[in-house]
Amino acid sequence: MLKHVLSLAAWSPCPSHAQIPPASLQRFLTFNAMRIHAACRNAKTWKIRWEEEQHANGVKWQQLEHRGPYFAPPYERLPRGVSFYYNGKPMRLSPATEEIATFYAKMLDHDYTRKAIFKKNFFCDWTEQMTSEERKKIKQLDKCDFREIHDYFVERQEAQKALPKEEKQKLKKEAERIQEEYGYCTIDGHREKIGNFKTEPPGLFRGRGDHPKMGRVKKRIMPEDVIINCSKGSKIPKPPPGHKWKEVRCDNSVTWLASWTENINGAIKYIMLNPSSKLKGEKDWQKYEIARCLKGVVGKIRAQYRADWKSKEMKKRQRSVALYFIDKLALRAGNEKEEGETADTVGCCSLRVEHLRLHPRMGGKENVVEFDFLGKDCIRYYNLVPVEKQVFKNLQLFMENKGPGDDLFDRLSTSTLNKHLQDLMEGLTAKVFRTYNASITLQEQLDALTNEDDNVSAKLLSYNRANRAVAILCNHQRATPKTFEKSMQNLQAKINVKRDQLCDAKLELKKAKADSRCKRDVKSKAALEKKQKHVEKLEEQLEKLVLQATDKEENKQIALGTSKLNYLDPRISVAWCKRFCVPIEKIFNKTQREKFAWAIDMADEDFVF
DNA sequence: AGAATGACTTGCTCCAAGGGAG
DNA sequence: CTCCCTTGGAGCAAGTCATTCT
Repeated sequence: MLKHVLSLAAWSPCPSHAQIPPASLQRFLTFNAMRIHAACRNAKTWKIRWEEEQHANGVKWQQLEHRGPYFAPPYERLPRGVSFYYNGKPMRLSPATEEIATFYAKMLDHDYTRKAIFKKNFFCDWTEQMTSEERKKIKQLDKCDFREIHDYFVERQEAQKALPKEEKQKLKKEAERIQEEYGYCTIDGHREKIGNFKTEPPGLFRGRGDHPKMGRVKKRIMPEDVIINCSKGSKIPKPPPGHKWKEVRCDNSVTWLASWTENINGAIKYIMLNPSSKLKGEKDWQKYEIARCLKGVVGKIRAQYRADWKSKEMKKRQRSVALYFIDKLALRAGNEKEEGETADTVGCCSLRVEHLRLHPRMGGKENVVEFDFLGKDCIRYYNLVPVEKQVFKNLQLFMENKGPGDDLFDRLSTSTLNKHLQDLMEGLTAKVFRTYNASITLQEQLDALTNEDDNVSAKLLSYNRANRAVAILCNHQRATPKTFEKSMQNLQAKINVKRDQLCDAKLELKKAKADSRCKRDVKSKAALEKKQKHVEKLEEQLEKLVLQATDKEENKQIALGTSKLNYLDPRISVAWCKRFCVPIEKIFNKTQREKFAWAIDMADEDFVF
């Protein structure tokens, strides 16, 4: 009860409360505001509440004050002894040309510098920045020798690592100071952490996969590029001496504090709040509430798209099959992309004929669809999926008279699909299916896999397995860590040692038993108990190690982080922890607990997604 | 209608800090 | 205490989707 009273007081607009509460209290209060909000759900729908409370006119905040971005340090020239060579001869470069040369030099060991497109783009952009004399001289990249510059940076990095303790302390202190000064803002009277308060440093653009723009020069961001967003009455951040902001505006319908346009794709980059902030937390919560709404209507929606598989309208048929994929396989929507501007990747709506193969019969199954395409971040999606007869027939129809490069769903776009979804349920879009299916899968898997009588380590393995099921569904992959084999061997070695120890301990226990039986005194009995305990402890440790090894092996190429952070309603995990007496720290680390503070505060053990 | 723009979420990789084993 | 390995978190690219422009 007291909690509620406190929270209301703290969130009242009274300016006397506008000082900063201690972080923990602040968090507590913040999320209690949402708990009250949650309690209102019964009276009015949550949807109506949002619109009334905070989204009226798209207003996200009343007051916002911050220090502006922290800029990347200016370029420092190379020492005289470190030189660039052209055609074997040392050459002193102009500052701008030299700076770009160092970007390339630093990457010499990387595979990127072996790719033709990377080299071509780099050389093209580099040449553009050169003085006319430099341009006349430097004609070919193969004649450029960056090795000395490269070695210089390697050495410098090593020197940095080898710095004495006090020096490192000093650097750390300085970083903390910067974080303290630039890393926080005040929003509606509350001090909140900023997510990314530094501008991106200049360098060479590295796309993922076969990106046509890899190697292009990312320009240095200057205050003159930056738009500041803050509230009218607040202290406007000062630009660095001698500089001006591009613009200072006051737009409280958006959540960013500063922005600039990046020169490679012309995209806008933003400085925004940390996930631990109230603003982000509420947004996250809303996302899961929409997904929970889908739970209520998904049966109906499924029935409808199945019916549409037989529609006379081609558009509807395509839409219904696409939606089936999005629902069943958790595919992304798949917006169109500008050709030649980005790597060639696809999602559901942008699938092409070449990305599927139809197998009427395969491996004892009928109507198997073989998917093979590059998805977001050029991660391969490969899956063999038996589908309903009608879907299979439709796919054959969609692929008729088309070349491999033609769109599978030529009558469908993400915007028409999303418009349709919006009609089925307010707030419904393609990506809600991913959130919904991920969260519901976690819940089902946890129910199926958790054994109440297990110890904590075994329960954790169950949790990770449930998490893994979701990651597999969402195709969240990772490169096998470079040290994987080695650390697996280490773990195995540890297990072997533990086994031997246990064996020895058991032997000793036997001896102690015999000894105690024969002597029947207090001392030998105590010794026996001690040995007994030792064996139990070792058994427990061994089991834990074996579980760890299993978990590690199963997780070799699967990334759990993305689903944990973005797709799984944290309240499911919180409830599971409470129900099975697993400390929340075992599931969520500090950062995750901060991000999910709302859920930790809100969910009790019988929360159901 | 559909292209362009803007805002915000999602996603993977890399690397240094720090924690545990020896 | 040192070393080594794991993990946290920074970094930033690349998606989604609504809105605005033409």
